[in-house]
Amino acid sequence: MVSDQKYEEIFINKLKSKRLKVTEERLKVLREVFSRHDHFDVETLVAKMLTNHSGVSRATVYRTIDLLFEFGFINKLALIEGADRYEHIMGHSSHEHLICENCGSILEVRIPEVEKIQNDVAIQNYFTPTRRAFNIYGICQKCRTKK
Amino acid sequence: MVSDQKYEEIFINKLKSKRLKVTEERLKVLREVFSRHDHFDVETLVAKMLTNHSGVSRATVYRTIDLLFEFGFINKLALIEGADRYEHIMGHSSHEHLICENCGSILEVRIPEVEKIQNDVAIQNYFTPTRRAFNIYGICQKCRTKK
DNA sequence: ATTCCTGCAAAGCGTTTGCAGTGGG
DNA sequence: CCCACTGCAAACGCTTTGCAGGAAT
Repeated sequence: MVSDQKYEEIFINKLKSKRLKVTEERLKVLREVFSRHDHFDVETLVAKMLTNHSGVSRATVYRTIDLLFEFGFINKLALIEGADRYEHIMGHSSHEHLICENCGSILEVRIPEVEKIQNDVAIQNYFTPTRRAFNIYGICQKCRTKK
Repeated sequence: MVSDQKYEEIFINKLKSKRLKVTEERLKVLREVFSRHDHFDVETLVAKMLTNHSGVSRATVYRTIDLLFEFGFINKLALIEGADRYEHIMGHSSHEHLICENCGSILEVRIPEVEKIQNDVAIQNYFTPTRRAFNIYGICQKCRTKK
């Protein structure tokens, strides 16, 4: 298992390799992020860093979070860009989505096992499910062949 | 398979049973939603209905979409409320989330089969996955027993 | 007659951006 | 010495809301 320290090193190397600057602000955001073990939103971080007198501004926190996400240091719990997206359910059995990060296209796929998995997991955790979202993000065939 | 017509009836009955009013505006939004077969956002609907001269306002479209979602006529592609939520990846193998719609708590669960499913589906669809989000929404044990 | 619904415009909230000054490479 | 980075505040995009008039029951 990789330690906190280690991540700081990796982060610094990543910045250097991209010719980005290693600033105290970026390191402070990194440390704050890795000190948390919950599913945080950016405003929570901002609030913490302001009361901390860490001297890191809202804008920098947002910019650094984007960076950490690009670098793969953090995950987003749900990653549809922009506005909420909907679909009607008429004649639509439940299904999963393949979402292209390049062109934004959405392919629907049906994975029958998922229903069972959802139910099994719910039972094991005393959870009553009402719905789910299973989205796989990546690059679609069209975008891959174009490059 | 249930037809368009049928959904209009079901919608009307649902409204009546909740003592909500059956208005032309609501029906227009319903029809517009069911006429689409893509993953739309609300502004797209609004734009369409304004150029249509359907006379339905932005506010009513948003309000009706909420209603349709509550009634289960439409799905949201990703349904985390409010701001984007993140988690760091330190010592965190990939995992799924059980999200309580009542108290907002998030439970992490590890479902090993999901990795394989993701890869199989990707291969079948010539898709190169980079990440995924598998969220199950419902009511957690605490909230269920409290009621 | 009552209540719910509507359109409008303003406000709300999370996030992004232009700018001028600052500091790391 | 450059160019990237920062803080600030204003702008942004999507969504919600208060209000006063209007329509459904």
